[in-house]
Amino acid sequence: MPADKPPVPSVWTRPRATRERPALSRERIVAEAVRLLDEEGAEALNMRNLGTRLGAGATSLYRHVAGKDELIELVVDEAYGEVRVPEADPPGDWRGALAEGARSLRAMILRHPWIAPMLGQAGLATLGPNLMRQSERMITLFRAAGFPPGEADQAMNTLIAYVIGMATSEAAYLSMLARSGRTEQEWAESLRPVVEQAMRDHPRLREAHAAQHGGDPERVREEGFGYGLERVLDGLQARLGPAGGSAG
Amino acid sequence: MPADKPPVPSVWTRPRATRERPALSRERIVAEAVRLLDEEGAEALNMRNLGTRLGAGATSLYRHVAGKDELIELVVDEAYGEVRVPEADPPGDWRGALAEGARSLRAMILRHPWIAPMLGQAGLATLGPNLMRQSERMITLFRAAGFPPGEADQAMNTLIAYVIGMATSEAAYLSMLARSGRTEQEWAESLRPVVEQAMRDHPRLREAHAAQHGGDPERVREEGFGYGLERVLDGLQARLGPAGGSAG
DNA sequence: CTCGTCTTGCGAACAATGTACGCAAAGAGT
DNA sequence: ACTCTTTGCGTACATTGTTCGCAAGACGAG
Repeated sequence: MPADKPPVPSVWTRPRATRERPALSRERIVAEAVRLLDEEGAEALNMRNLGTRLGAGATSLYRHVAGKDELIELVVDEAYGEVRVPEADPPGDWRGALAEGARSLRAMILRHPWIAPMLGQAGLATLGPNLMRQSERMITLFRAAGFPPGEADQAMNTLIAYVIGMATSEAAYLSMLARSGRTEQEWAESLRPVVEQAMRDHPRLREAHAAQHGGDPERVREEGFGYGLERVLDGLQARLGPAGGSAG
Repeated sequence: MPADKPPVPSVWTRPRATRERPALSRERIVAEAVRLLDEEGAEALNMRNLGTRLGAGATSLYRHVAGKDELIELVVDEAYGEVRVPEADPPGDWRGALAEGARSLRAMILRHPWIAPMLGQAGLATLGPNLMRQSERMITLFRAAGFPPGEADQAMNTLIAYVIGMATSEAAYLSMLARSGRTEQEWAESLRPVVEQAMRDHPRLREAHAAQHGGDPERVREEGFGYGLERVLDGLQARLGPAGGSAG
């Protein structure tokens, strides 16, 4: 009994082994970072905040992560892990499989709109395992469709660029909407005079704006994405000649 | 502490009317910000730095710009001002005109790679005058090609999404390269073991990587961009029927 | 010339944030 | 029991966006 340090050494005075929570780990940190970003947005991601949510101090995170930049790379790849690109097992419908993968990628970006600026920062240079896995699956689909090796890579980049460009733009809009705290109706209403003014000298834009005015905005966005997706796939399919790669 | 009034008021003690430089203005601030970003990168853009370059204090900028966020919006639109989308005057070759506009947009993004994360942040919600003007010109080209109003907007978004997605990815790579201070050859060499390891379990990616190994990387990037651009335009042109919109 | 008023610039100061550093506590191996 | 390594963390510092109050011209009115 070391009666000099604690008056009554017992289970209750002992700091519970510091293991009340499953301790810190890179996986827990990244997972909690994603949750923090989803719930509070990109500007709420800072070391102290994240540490607090993990029941730890801010600087403890540096034992598992080199710094914020590396954390962001990990978070981006974690998000890529949610993308579902179909296996090439049923080799019949390569076009449908690619469309599904593209929609899955868009859905992920819209679920995590904070990823939009990070994509422009980390690009595809991340080399994360999840990104690599999705890329491998997608390029396999292109190879199975009949694209030769070099061109399959270009074709994949084309499709991914379209999806990321489109979804990034949507995500930026959604992020701004979320930061404003208003609903999409209120937002559009409050912005109407500005838009009217900006379109005063641009009749073609006004015309296009009016043409799709009336539907539920989310539906409009989805249709716009689907339209472009079909066009991109059309253009790619045309490279495969009249057979269209349907016979593999 | 103005404890030391000039003992002899004369031209030499008087601070030269503060107009040695043409004073501060929103235009000068934005232009200098672009130059700063080009020369020193995104992380060097802060108020004190920018103020110093303008021969002013950091907080003086707030008289002309609401804050850094607004400054970024202005800078992005300033960059959009460099994009050259052809007029619809010669209505013959809509496809060539759109390709030219697309290449001009890509060239702008590669000239200013720091814009990549900002695009994901500001998106197209910026409503800046230059962006509006380029959009108006581009949608005019689509209308002239034969697309009906609503579809012209979707078609334009498709093309822009592709270009932004592709160029953003390239820009992120170039930014990372610039930050590293190394040449592209050195960078690729130093990253080789990592890439090899990452591709160990991904034969299709390795295959594609090997297929385009050997050419000058910039040429490879340009060809990849050109490939996807043609595919996207193919897919869009197919919507116009057999006539291909060549007759307007 | 003098007196408000308005505009512009700016230094000081504050809050938020990323992160280096050194110390302490816990565990592992001998 | 002693030492070495790993992990957590409090302190502290540098950077940066931004606010605030003050001063110095610009300028029209009297």
